[in-house]
Amino acid sequence: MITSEKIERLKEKGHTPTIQRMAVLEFMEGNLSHPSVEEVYQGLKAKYPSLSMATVYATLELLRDLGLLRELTILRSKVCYDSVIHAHHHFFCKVCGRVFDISVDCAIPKKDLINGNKVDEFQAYIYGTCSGCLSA
Amino acid sequence: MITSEKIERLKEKGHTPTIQRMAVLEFMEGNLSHPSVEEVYQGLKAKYPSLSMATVYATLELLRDLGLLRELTILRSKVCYDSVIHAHHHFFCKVCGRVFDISVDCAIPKKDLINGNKVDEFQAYIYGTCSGCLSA
DNA sequence: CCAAGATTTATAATAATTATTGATTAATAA
DNA sequence: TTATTAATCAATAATTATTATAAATCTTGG
Repeated sequence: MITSEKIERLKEKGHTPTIQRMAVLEFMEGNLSHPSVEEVYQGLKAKYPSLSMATVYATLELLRDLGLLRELTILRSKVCYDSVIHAHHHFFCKVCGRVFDISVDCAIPKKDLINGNKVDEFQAYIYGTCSGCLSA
Repeated sequence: MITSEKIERLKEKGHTPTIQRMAVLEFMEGNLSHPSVEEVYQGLKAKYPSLSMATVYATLELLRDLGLLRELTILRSKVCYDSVIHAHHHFFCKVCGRVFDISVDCAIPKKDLINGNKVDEFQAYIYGTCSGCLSA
């Protein structure tokens, strides 16, 4: 989904496309580094000096609620975000600390029922050592 | 795995089976409620009044590192633990806030390589509404 | 333009986690 | 057993992440 479509989604749901929200969307667009709230804030404050952390928190949560971002709780005490919405999973390298996207077949259905429980979202986290750190 | 085997694992790795560690192990043994650090502490302080949160944190992390407990980061800003080690996944109900064990077939292998990355652990989190809350 | 409501900012408050340090306890060797 | 050393624990302080609040600012429809 490109940014303009995301702006439409915002408007549809009655949220104004403010400069701050556009900035966060643009920052996240195509960003594969799975930034934390702090990292989003740091990445934007040079261009938007008046931006506050509270706004970054609120914006990321709003975008998550609208389904425009995925929220990852891979790490203890540190949430991060992903702009890639389509089904994929995450690999966390215990050595370098990076989060990689990974494609793995998994039979768990999306938006369906499992044992009578309604599934909204599915996240698979794989913890280990990445190929780069293995060879180093 | 029964507690006596877990005690052996502790000793093998050079850690003393202290009263505090035994207390945490016993508390977690067969506990399917996925307690948080705070809940483990609250569950033990009546019997062990001198126990401190720092010890509970350290003990849970040690047991996790030894593979005797699983650490779940299902929730933003709240870690919880599971004494059930064998492969299974977790369902988090957004309505009642409870965490349920769930058995789902998933092709992701354990202790193996994926795309050249070494897999230590795999966690699948399913978010949604549980059957109980659906019918209510 | 003006009013109503939404949003942002700045800051304070809260909650979770981590670090530190001295005291206590356990393990080991004489 | 006792002395020595290392490991562990408890209490507290410090840090970090997150949430709440209230005033200022912006947006939008009339």
